[in-house]
Amino acid sequence: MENRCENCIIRQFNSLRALNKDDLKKVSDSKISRKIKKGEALFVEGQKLDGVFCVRNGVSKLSKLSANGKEQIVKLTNIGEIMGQRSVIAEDFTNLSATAINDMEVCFIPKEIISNTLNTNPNFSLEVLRHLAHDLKEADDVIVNMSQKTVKQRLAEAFIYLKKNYGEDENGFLTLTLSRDDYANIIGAATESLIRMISDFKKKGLIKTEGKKIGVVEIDRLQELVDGF
Amino acid sequence: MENRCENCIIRQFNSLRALNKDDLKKVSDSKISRKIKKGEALFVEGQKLDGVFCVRNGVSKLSKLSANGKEQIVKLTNIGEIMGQRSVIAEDFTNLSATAINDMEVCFIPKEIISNTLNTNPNFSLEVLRHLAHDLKEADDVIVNMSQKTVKQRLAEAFIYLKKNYGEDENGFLTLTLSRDDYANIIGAATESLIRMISDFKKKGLIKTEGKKIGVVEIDRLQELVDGF
DNA sequence: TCTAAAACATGATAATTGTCACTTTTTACA
DNA sequence: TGTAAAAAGTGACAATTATCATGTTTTAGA
Repeated sequence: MENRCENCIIRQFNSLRALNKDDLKKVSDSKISRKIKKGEALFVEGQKLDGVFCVRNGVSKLSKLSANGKEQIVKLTNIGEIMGQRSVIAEDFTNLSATAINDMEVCFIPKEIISNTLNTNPNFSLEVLRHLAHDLKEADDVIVNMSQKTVKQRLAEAFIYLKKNYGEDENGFLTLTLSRDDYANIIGAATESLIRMISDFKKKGLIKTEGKKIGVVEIDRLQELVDGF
Repeated sequence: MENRCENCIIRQFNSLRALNKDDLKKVSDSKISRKIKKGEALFVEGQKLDGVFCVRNGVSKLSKLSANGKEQIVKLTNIGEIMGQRSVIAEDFTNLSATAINDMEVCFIPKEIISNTLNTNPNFSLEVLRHLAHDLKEADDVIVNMSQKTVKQRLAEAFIYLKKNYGEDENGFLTLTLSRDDYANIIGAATESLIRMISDFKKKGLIKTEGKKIGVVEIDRLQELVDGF
């Protein structure tokens, strides 16, 4: 009984906060906890989802394959986030794949519970609306960044984002460790270009590396880069 | 009395279709019709909106200025679309500017009416959710296109989109006439590059031009370009 | 712990796209 | 309807970024 939604603080960070005791009980009774290993997929592009995932722990990437076989990472998830909302709401196939970047714990909530609650609890609908609205705004920002910023600026921005969003360890390395490939797919560049740029940033003292780990050294200078010197 | 929402077919294309007679009356009583001239702004980035706009006629661009002063067009609106939903729902500043591309007729609906209806009519909330979900999916697609496709491919895609979405006149020219600048800002390229590419497409017989007007000649070959030959 | 596969890295080169400077054409409106 | 401003267009060139080839290091798992 330890894993009841009623006792889960995570829900304060997502739309489930709008649920009353009754609704919450229903969700809790029907949810299924799952562990996802690093590299495993939660769902893939084009799939029908019969529920949403609530992220208790770990980080996943939401990505899309383009015709030429390249992956574009559209978003990294945060703890507390609900995944799969869009396609459950639109009763649509998923437009993105979700893959665990590190080991994850998620709760799966069947779509019937979600739609029922949407139909009966206007507060919940409003919360979901707000979250979608937020996602949409962020997506717009990504569009602008992709088309108006150079690869170098996008990389600098990514480091700042990763530091602010996921933090760093006691030695100043980013908590979230990404492969070079993932970095390349976030900023939309060739892996080789990305690697060169990391070397460059390191040479300039903006970041430090230790194997896969990367640490932000001069966040202000990175920000200057983003703003265009 | 001719301009009552009750008699407006446009609403079948947007979330207002979920309104019952009562709700619709309230909307209709409080809405204000407005004409917007080509080039005029409906709202600008960073503004607080106290309502949404329902597009009766004309097309507008939703765009964002980047730090370097360049404009990125994120979306073109369609007839029937509701604009400003996101920021009214999130009770947030607009993240985009809306500018009329040709003369427009819009209805302004005060935000109180919208929020009230959201609070009381779950069907309306669901409809709005579906529309936001759709917008979000489209935004994801744009992100992938921006980062994975070449400027040439994005231009080819834009022509196909404009033809399918806004149609063409009796002479085979696109109904929606955009400036070269707007084209450049849609596909995220320098205006000069865009102009060169248009010349190139024309030389290859893919499109035809007559002043500002552009006509799609070989849609299949444009599609081949998009798909990567 | 050995080994193949995956990830990381670097050089050389090419393709794409942007920038700057300028001319020509079109458009708006005084 | 004349004219200034805006938009369209072109050339030369530079910067950015991708591609290909190849070598090195790291990692996972038999």
